[in-house]
Order: sequence, then structure tokens, then C-alpha cells
Amino acid sequence: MTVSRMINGHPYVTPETAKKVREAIRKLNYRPNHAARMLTGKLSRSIGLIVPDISDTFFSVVSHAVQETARAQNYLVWLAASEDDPTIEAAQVESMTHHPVDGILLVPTQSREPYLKAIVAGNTPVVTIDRPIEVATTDSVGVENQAGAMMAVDHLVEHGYKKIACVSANAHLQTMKDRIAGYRDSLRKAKRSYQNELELKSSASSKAVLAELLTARNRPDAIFAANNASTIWVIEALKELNIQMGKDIALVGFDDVDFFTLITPSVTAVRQPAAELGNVATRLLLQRINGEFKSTSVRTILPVTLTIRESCGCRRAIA
Amino acid sequence: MTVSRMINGHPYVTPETAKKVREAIRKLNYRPNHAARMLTGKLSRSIGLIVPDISDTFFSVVSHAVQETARAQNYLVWLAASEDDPTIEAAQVESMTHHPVDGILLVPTQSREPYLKAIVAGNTPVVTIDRPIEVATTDSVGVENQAGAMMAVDHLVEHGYKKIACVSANAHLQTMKDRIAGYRDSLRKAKRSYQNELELKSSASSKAVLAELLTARNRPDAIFAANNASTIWVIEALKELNIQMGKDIALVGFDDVDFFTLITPSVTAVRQPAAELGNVATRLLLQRINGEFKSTSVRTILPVTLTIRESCGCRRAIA
DNA sequence: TAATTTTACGTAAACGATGTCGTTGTACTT
DNA sequence: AAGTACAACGACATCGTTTACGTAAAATTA
Repeated sequence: MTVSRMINGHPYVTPETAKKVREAIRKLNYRPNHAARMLTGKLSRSIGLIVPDISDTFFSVVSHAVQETARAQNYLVWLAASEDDPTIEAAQVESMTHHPVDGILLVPTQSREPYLKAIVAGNTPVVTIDRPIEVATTDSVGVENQAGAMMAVDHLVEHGYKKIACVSANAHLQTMKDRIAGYRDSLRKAKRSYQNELELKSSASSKAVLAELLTARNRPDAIFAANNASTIWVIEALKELNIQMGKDIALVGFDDVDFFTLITPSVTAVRQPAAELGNVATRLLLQRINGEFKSTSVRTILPVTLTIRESCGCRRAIA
Repeated sequence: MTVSRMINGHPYVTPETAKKVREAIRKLNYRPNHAARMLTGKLSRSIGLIVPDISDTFFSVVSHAVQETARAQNYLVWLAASEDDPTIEAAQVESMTHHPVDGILLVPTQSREPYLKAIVAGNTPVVTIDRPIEVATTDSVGVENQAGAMMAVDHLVEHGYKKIACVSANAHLQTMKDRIAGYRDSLRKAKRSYQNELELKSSASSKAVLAELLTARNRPDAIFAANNASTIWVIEALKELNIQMGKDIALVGFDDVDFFTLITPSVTAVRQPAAELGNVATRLLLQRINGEFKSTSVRTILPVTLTIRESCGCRRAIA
């Protein structure tokens, strides 16, 4: 008991006793047993992080930031991938809550899955990243999807492109809906009649679909790609079809990736603060866990910026 | 007790009783308490994975594979980043072993850290990925670094380049030493006198150093970059200095990255089976955990392949 | 049929830390 | 000097599960 009090920093332990305990701990190489602590209801000092795909650049940057922020407060991170499958996601959440973790950071693949209600009803705090959920109220951290998409398409409009198409993937996600809405807003504002929205499924199947779009008689002169995967698919398709990007067809993507500077012409894209997203979400979750944050759930929206390079038709990279 | 037997699949439970228990479990929404199970020494069905940097493409692909293989056997994965700092790495291992995990997958930042002895001496199985350790014997899974580097440099030699330089980072790592050795072997075999080994530190500091190398009077006509970071730094430097890659200077990198196909000219690189590395290591670890693998430690070396594209001077991408 | 084994369950103890409470000793009142 | 307050510590029960063991009843054997 005295050892327990010493370790947990309770008062009522004389300095001499504390010293003796410390020495014994060192001598015996004693470490408190984590499992026993859990059994008495202590915090585990660990959080769970569930993302669709670890190897996606965007999520790997987010994960890195989460890890860093958590470690700074001596928290460990469980990382799991849902592979965009709600069933797997539900199983991962289940495993984590029972393991147990003190809180969960979730990039939900669906916003209306019924199981989401259950986890939020439990006493494990949840913060969603990137995408909010609809069936329950949680803290969430995201970015300005609609405004960001508008910025991107506005830039294409200013270049004078008349036929701006939108290419997306996973269009059922709220983030994607918002970006597509931004695309529409911009066209409406500019009073453009041409509107062409294409949803891609996977790298393999997108090839044919993109080739059709890019070689049609009435083909677009500019493309807005709503996420990094579709941006990359467009770049691939243009390269294969030998269509000059930034000259024959302009391209602006949503979500900037490091190597976009290395491509010729370099790729203009909306930059999301991926690392900050992870940091902010983690700090918020840890505050919830420690009870430092009592108010009802908050939704934090981080701003995005348009990083202008060459694929939009600008001669030199500006930002 | 009967419930415990039922759940753990012990014999000596009548079908009727089992059914009753199942119904009660469903009705009460009962889930065994993980902490209590840990306390009695059961397996946690979780493993730890420690990599230097999650956002590095290579490690994110490895992590993805580990996650997948583990999940297939109902194992959860703790992912932590050591940030190439032995102190952090030791702390992460400590946290994990006490948390507890059934086994650890480690990409060690150092091969001689004394703490490594301790963890191997403990009863938590360890499998190292990519880099072996020296101070203790563990299972390890890696790739043919020396032979792969030789393949790469041989290819440059065959092109007829006379002055082939080697650019690396973290040259103290055994993997890097092996690749540099492969570079030397190839030059020795070809009886080339020119030999220039440059170790880069970080993106920022590498700029000036690279510029000096690439603009010197006696500058190389080909470069072998020993990992993906240095390959990317070289590409950046060439682009900034307006030196034509594959024409003015050839480039072959070690570790292939998806976007190398999107760069003009596309980048020739030694492809490591990153996903397989993760799969093999995880399967091996799980076998150790389940006692299915009793023999002394094994070292698995996976083959690498040279993916020939254009930056080496070849006109068309072959592979 | 009686002795023995096997099956199906329950009971007690243990894992290691912590909350509660009781006990002792010290300092401070009045 | 006696009473009160509180500091410092230990004993005991507790968390939820499993291991070890006990005890019947059922099945098998002699």
C-alpha cells in the first residue's frame, strides 16, 4: 500500500520511506503490473487510432502526428486499419474498447453505421478525424472541404478553362460530397454550363473510364480531382495517353502530396494540414480523457490552402 | 467457472449448459474482461510494431502488411515510432512489454544498444524487420541489400558510366553498410577507379552538399542512391539545378516507391518486397508466440529485383 | 453388483494493484 | 494533562478471470 501511494504520488508518505521504496524498486527492478492496474479501473494511458489505410500518404502523416502528440504525454497508440470496411471497423473498435483504451480516434468509413451509436454511448471518448458521423454526436476535427474545393475550381475558372470536370472516389463520404459541392458552387458562381462528375472505383478500373473521359470529343480542358488517389490516377492516365498536363489539360487536386513537386509539370493542389489534424484531434481526445474538457462536443474545422504549381497552367510554381 | 470453460472451449460442458451460457452472454451483453485475463497470464492477442517513421512510404507499407496479417489471426497491433532515436525506441519497447504484448516486431535503429539484450532475454518473442541486431540473437527478416546494390550499380556500369557516385543516409545502419558494400563490390568487379561516397543528413542540409557534388568539375555521370530518402533528395537537387536526369546524370535508387513511375524520366530502382517483409515477419512472430516454431532463431532474406525505368539511361521502362 | 473411471460441474485460491478503513504515533489545543 | 486532529502506515477486501482441486453423478469395467 505504501508502495502504491508512493508511486501514485499520494501525500502521507515520509521522504525517508519514499526513498527506501525507490531503492527497493530499483534493486528489484520492479514495474507495476499493467493488467492489475486495469482491473482496478485505472486509465491505461493508451488510445486507439483507426484509419482506412495506413499506407495512404494522408493517413500515414496523420498517424505520425497522432503518435507524436500521444507520446509527448506518455500515451501509447493502437493503430488499426479498417480498409474502408464498416465490419472491420466495428470489430477494431470492439477490440480496442475491451482491451482497454482510454479513448479512440476514428476516421469513420461510414457516417451512419448503427454500431457508431453504441460506441459513442459507451464511456470511451471518441474524436472523429477528417469525417464526422451522423448518427451520433462526437467531437470531430476536419478541414474546409467545400471552401477548399471552391478555391481550387475558382483558380481553374480564373485561368479561363471552360470545361472543368470533377473526378472523385468514394463519393459517398461526406468529405467527398462537400468537395463536390464546392466544385458545383464554383461553377454556378462562374455561370459555367459544363459540368461533368466522374466517380472512380480503383486504380485498375479507373484506367478505362479516365481514358474515355480524356479522349472524348467533348473532353474537358481542366480537371478537379477530389482526393489524392484520383489525382494520381489522372496523372497516370494523362502520362499513358501522352496528353500534356498543364497544357492540353489542366489539373488541380485536393490533398497535396510531397512528391507533387517532383512531377513535371509540378502539381497544383489544395494542401490539407494533415499533421495538424492529427495533433489537434489527439490533444482534444487527451483533454476529454483527463476531464479537462467538459463542454458538449465540438467540431473543429481547419483551413486549407491552395498550393499553386504548374499543372493548373501557371508557368512557375508560386507557393 | 462453467462460463469460463465454455468460452475457452474446454471439454466437459454439456451442449445444453453451453447453450444456456451463450444465451445469458447475449442477454447480458457480456464480454470477458481483458485486464483480468491478463492478470492470470493469458495471451493478450496483441503484438507491438516499432518503426523509425510511420510516414516513410517503406515503413507504412510494411506496417500495413503487418496489420493485415495480424488481423487475419485476430491479433491487434500496437504501432509506435522510434523516430530513429534509441532512447525513444527503448521506452516504446518498455511500454509495450509491460502493457503487455505477446510479441514485438522491431525495426531497430541501432544494432548494438545494450537494452536490446534485455528485451531478448525477457520472455517476449522479438522479430526484427529490415535490420538485424548484433548484441543478441533474434529471428530477423530482411532483404538482399548487398546483392541488390550490386545489381543496381552493375546496371549503371553496363550503361558505360565511368564515374558512379554513391549517396546514402544513416550510413551507420547495417542495411546501409551492406548496400554501400554492394556498390564497392560492383566497382571493384568492373575495375573502376572513381569512387565517391556521400552521406546525407537531412533534406535541408543535403541540398548544399548535393549541389556541390552535382556541379563539381569532376562530377559523377551516374548516381546510386542507397535509400528512398536520398533518391528523392537527388531528384529534387537535379530538378533545382536544372540537370537532366537520365541524360546528364543517370540515377538508380534502392527502394522503389510508387510515384517513381510518375516522374519524368521515370526512376529506376531496386524494388524491395515491403509488404512481404511485413507478412513474413508477422507470421513468424505469431508462430513463435503459439509455440509452433521451436528451433533456434532464423534469419530470412528476401530477394529484391531491379525495376528498370528511364532514369538509368534506358529509353523505355522495361519492368 | 461393486469398484473404478470419466464427465460435468462447483468451490477456493491466486494473479497484482488499489480503495477503505483501522491503528498507531505525533503535534497541537485548551 | 487530557483531548483532539491529522499524518503515516498496514490489514483486508475487491476487481474478473483462470488454475487447481473437490465432489457428485454418470458411464464403464470387473
